[in-house]
Amino acid sequence: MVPPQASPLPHKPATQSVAEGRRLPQGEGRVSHKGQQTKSAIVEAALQLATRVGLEGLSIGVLADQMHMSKSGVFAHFGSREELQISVIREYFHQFEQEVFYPALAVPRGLARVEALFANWMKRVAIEIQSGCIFISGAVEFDDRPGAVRDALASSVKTWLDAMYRAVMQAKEEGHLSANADGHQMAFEIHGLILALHYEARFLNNPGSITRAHTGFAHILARYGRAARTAPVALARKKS
Amino acid sequence: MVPPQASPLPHKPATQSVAEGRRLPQGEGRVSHKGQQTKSAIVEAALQLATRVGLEGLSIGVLADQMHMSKSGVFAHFGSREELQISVIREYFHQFEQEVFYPALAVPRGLARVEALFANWMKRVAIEIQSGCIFISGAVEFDDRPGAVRDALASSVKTWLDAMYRAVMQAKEEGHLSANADGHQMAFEIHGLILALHYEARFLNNPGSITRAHTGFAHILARYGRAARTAPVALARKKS
DNA sequence: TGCAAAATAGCACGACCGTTCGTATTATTT
DNA sequence: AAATAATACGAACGGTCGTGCTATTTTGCA
Repeated sequence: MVPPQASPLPHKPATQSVAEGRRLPQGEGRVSHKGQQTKSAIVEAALQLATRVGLEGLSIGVLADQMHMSKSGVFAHFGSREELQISVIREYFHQFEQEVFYPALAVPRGLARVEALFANWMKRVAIEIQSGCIFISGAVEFDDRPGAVRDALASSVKTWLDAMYRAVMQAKEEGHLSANADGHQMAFEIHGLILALHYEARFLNNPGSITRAHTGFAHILARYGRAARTAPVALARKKS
Repeated sequence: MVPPQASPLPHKPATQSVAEGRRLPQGEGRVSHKGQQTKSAIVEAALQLATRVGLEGLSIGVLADQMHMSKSGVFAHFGSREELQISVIREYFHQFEQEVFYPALAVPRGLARVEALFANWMKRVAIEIQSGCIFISGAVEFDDRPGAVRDALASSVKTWLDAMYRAVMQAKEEGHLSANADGHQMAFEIHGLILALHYEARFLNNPGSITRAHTGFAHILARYGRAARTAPVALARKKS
């Protein structure tokens, strides 16, 4: 029904990403102010740092050294560590949108789009095996620490999982999936594959994890495919 | 083939768990020494703390307050924070063995044991939704921080995952699962379910996550069940 | 070119961290 | 009961952390 859409945290561009050398629209004023440039440069470095040490491990001092700035210089841009962390989350979500979400919108809705979402996701994860994913580490760090950071994190993740859910439901409407396929269940299982991939590849160094995630996805699609069948009850869970 | 077995870190009993009031074999000496009692009491409190704040968040000062002891008094039992963390991991693994692993050995090998392992696991996770699981939080905290803690963690997890793998392979031998079922793939998918459950129930507060994990497990069993079929290729992953 | 405003640096603070060390207090053994 | 070893304490050290101030520099615009 509703086309998938994202952006609960509107990315509030400190400025356009300087690193990518995007030229600023200098024709009509209101730009740059240079402070914004360094701010987004800081956020970029902070994100890169946070993917390795987590949002909790993110330290202003370390970040300042890395930026060749003073601690207070970095600090002034955010006013608090929390704001820095939230900025990092926004930036991460933004990248996620660009690399995973939007490209999949170019693919026709239905099964193809679901597959595109997963494929793009896997493409990112393949990189994150080296660097880490703050949606995963953040969930662990903030799972019982209420506050603005947790809220920003949860909202981002929910938005993304919901996008996957909607894509699945569209595939159902298009007749690409079984009429009684449970979209939430399916999204849950797919999410599990990504988490297992992170865990086993990044922490346990198990080779072949990427292949297993792909295979698992194929299994899920097969189960919920047009030729739907309910689970052979005999084998399914016994008493409870 | 080989019966599943665990214990890579032999739990080195500081003393028998005092909390459970187990009387000590005082007939022939070599026991108690009172220091060991408090040590295991500390470990117990530390574990409880670590499940909430993580192994990294574990602080000797906080722990000391909670034990009504001085920092140095607590510290002396371990000699280093690292050793404290490792002791916690050992204790956690020990509990895992007792609650999940050993009871499943009482069930006849084959599909029943696989189901028992999963059921016991789920029983624990239901509790951990409130408190947290250090095998999950630890993986995130130490995924690129080499050292003894990471090693202890990884070894524990691998032992457990391997036990699940062996149980699956036995079920295959018993003819309870399809002859071409991939045990590693199956363990991977099951692991994913547990991880998704933790993530969605504990962090996102999604209700119904427990049911979804159970359903997912039924799906996996159905797929690898005796009436094996390979995935309908048309639906499976497209190009790569 | 000059001037206000924005950006950065410098410094100090209080809090917490793991760890060390000398000493006092208990337990256990002789 | 005395001797000895095991435990626990308290204070202190060096370090890092986030944050608050006040100067100084840099920047953008009239």
